Amino acid sequence: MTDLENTQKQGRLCDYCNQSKALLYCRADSAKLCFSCDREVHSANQLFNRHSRSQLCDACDRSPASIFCETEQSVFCSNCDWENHKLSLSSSHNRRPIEGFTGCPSVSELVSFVGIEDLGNKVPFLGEEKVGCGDGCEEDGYLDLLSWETPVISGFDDLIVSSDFNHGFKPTDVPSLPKNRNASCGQHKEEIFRQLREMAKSEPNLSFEKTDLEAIVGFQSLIPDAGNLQPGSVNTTSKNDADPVPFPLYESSALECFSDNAEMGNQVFVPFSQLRSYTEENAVVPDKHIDTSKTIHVTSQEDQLEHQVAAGTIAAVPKIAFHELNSQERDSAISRYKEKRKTRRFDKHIRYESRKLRAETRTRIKGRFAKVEH
DNA sequence: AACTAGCTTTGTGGATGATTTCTAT
DNA sequence: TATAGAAATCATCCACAAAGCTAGT
Repeated sequence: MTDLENTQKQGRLCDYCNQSKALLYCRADSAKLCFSCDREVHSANQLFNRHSRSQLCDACDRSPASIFCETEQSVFCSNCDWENHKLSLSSSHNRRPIEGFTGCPSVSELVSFVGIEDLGNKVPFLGEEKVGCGDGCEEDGYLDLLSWETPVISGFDDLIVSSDFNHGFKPTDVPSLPKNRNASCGQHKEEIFRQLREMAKSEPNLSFEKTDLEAIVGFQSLIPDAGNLQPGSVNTTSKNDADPVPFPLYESSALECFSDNAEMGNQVFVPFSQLRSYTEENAVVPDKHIDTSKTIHVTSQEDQLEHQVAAGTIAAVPKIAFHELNSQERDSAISRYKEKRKTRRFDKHIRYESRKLRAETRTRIKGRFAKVEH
C-alpha cells in the first residue's frame, strides 16, 4: 500500500493538497491541513492569518487537539480526551492543555510549537543529507534546527524564572518538570519532522529565524537551558550558565492574572504572532544602531564569535542584541496575551437548526427578541 | 428498565455601542 | 512620528422553544 493510500485510509489527508498527511486543524476553515498548506493558506491575507490552528487529534483525526497526554504521548481533542481518560485507570495520566497558534510562524517557531527538541538526534530521518563543515564535524543543514535544545518560549512560565518561588505559588508534591515540558508532539512526530524539514529547506533565512527565536522575549538570560542553545555548528558555552542575568521576580499581581484562568495551568501559550511582534518590537536591534541603554551583556563568547566571523573561520551569524525585559514590558505582554485570548473567536457553528429557524422568525425590537403578547 | 412530569439550561439572530485596527494627512 | 477619522470587529442584550436533567411511578 502506498503512503498516499495509507494516509487516505487513516483519514488524515490534507484537505488542501490531498497529498500530504494532515497534521493541523483550522477551526475557521474546518479544514485539516499539512504544515506546508497551512502556511500557504494562512499567509494569503491578514484575515486568514488570524485563524487559530491546532494539532489534529491523534484519536479521531478530525478535531483540533486541546490536550496532550504525556503518558500516551498523544494529543487529543476534548471529546477523545474524555473518552480516553474517563476510566479511573487512565485518569491518572499526566495530561496538560495545549493550545494552537495563529499567524504564519516560521519553521523554528513551529519547532517550538511542537516542542520536539528532546527527541534530538533520535529522529530517524535526521541522519540523511549530511554535509561536512570542514572541521571534522558533520553537519546537516537542517539537522540542528531539529535537534537544538530549543529554548521553547511558548509559555509565559518560561519567562518567569524564579528559583525560589517567591511568588507564593510553590507547587506541592509535584515532580520536577521534564526537560522539555512544552513538548506536545503527538503520535505523528515523524511526519511532523518530515514536513518541517521540507519547509526548512525552502526557508533560506533559517539562521535568522533561529536567532529570532533566541531573541524572542529577549531572554537567553531567562531560560534555564539557554546555555544549551547552540546555533548551528557554532559551539558556544554561554556565560549564562555561570553568570545568570538577574531577573526581577514575577509580580504577584501578574500571577493573579493567570490564576483566574485554570485552562492556562502551567502551560501558558503565547501565540506566535505575538511572540514575533514582541521580538520585532523589542529584541532585534540593527548592528550599528544598538541602543546601549537597552542592550545587555554581550558575552565574551559573542565577542569571540564575532572575531571568528571576521576571520572567516565560521559563517556569519546574525548578531542579536538582547535587552532586559522589564516588568512593564512583561505586564504589557501579559495584558496583550489576555486581551487576545479574551477576544479569540471561532467560526459560528449552529447546533440546532430549529432554534435558528425560530430565532429568524421571532419578533424583535432593535435587534432584541421581543416578548410575544398573547 | 421504561416512561412521564416538571424543572433548569441552552442556544438562536439583529441592532447597538464600545473597542480596536487601519488609513490618510 | 503623531493625530484624527473611518472602518472593522466584537460583546451584549433580549424571549422562548427545545434540549437536558432529575425524581417519581
